[in-house]
Amino acid sequence: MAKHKKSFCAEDLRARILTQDIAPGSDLDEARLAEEYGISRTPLREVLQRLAGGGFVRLEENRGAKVESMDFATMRVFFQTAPLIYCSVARQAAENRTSRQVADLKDIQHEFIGVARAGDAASAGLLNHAFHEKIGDMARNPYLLAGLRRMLIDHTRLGQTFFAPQSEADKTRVTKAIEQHDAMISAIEAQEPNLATDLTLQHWDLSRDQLEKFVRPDPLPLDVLSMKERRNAL
Amino acid sequence: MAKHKKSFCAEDLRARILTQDIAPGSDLDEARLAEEYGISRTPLREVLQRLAGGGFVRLEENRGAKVESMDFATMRVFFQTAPLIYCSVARQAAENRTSRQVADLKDIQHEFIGVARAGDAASAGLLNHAFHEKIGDMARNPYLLAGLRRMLIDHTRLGQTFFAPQSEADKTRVTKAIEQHDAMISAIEAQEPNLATDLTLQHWDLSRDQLEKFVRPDPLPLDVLSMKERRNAL
DNA sequence: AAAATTCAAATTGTATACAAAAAGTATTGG
DNA sequence: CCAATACTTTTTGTATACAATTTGAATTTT
Repeated sequence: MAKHKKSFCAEDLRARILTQDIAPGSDLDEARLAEEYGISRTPLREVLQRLAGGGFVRLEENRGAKVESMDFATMRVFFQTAPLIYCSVARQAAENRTSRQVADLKDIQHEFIGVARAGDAASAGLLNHAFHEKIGDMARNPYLLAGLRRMLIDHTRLGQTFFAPQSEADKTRVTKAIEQHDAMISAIEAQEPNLATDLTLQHWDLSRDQLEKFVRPDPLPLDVLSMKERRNAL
Repeated sequence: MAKHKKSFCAEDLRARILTQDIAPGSDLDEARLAEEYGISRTPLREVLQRLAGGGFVRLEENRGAKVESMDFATMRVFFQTAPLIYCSVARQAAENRTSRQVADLKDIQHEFIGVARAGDAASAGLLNHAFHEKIGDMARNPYLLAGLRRMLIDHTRLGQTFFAPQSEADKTRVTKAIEQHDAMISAIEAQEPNLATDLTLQHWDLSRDQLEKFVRPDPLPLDVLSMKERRNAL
């Protein structure tokens, strides 16, 4: 029973960090969380250590745990590195996948489609995460997988808005993402590394466009500032 | 004091794993280690959790910690992935390094040369590890760094023989490795990404040749088995 | 004798009490 | 009124006792 509560705690904290229910940079109070999850501080600390090992959390000597933050510098690196890691992983996934893993991936995609169509943004984000992590498993490359996992933490957190469509155009993008996942599954199942790589790159492009729009939104229309005010500002 | 003993424990276990003083696959007994390092089980477990987070150790539910093993499958992946990660990291290190970091790298290299020439294989392996990890820091890429760190664990363990030269040819290889490190430092300091990448690839080739010789040694001379015996063996 | 079961020992996981460190608050002196 | 210092409170780190699980041996059963 206690074992169950501990793994629930770990899973729950992970999900809350990925969905930004707990914001980047937040302090995590041991005593409060232990109380909240009904376990003592010892196992809670072990959960935090593991989350720290996975890059979800940062531990600082004598001053507790903080959710790993996302500064501008790392976001730049994120956009720079994502294609390399995602494509390398996809290629090897197509080469090395087992049929068992393909079945798992299809299950995840099935669930993903359900919640994404229903507009459950948090679940969609987490299942999208699971989808890409599963492809990481398939690649059977612990070195790339380590990098992929770090990348997915930031990607999922940044992309929280992606699956909460506002406009019709947003809904189209979600539909497109679903179709791309299906195509990726087919390529991986058919063991076509080149195709899997291409499709992954397209999928990344879609995600990147959306993310950049969020990170670097369209500038406000200039005329909200009258000429007078602009002159005064100088 | 206790804080000091804990970090010593963490550092020492890390070093013993990297030098194969503790062999891959070994069981780590909590009680024994806690006693050995003069700390209680609680902080020792935290050390193990962290080592697990870094990929040094694998924790299994209710059956303790084992040093991460190296099977044939991952070795294949290792040879496949190393050039990609090392070169990507080197390129970005050349682009992003600070002069402070270059100074640190030179210090490491200086120490490295000392112990390598003295034939202290364990220290040379650890300092070679530190050298490449420092280049990882310089790249300022947490995603690639995560993969690099995993890779270095296996590389350092596999390469334990590298810095324990037997023949004259081995000594030549160590000298060459030292020179390559110097050249890499220069390229990084001069912020020449292409050169840094080329030199890294050459450095990898040297290491790979040595590793492959160790993993797949020259076959024994056939004539140790007489013709009679070979006929009998059939 | 081989397999299964039960019991004992060892090992891992958790809770709690205590120690050490950091953060916050009040008090004192300028 | 501000600044510095001492004191209190809160939070983090460690040790230890206890609970739960696994491992290994001995006994029983087939």
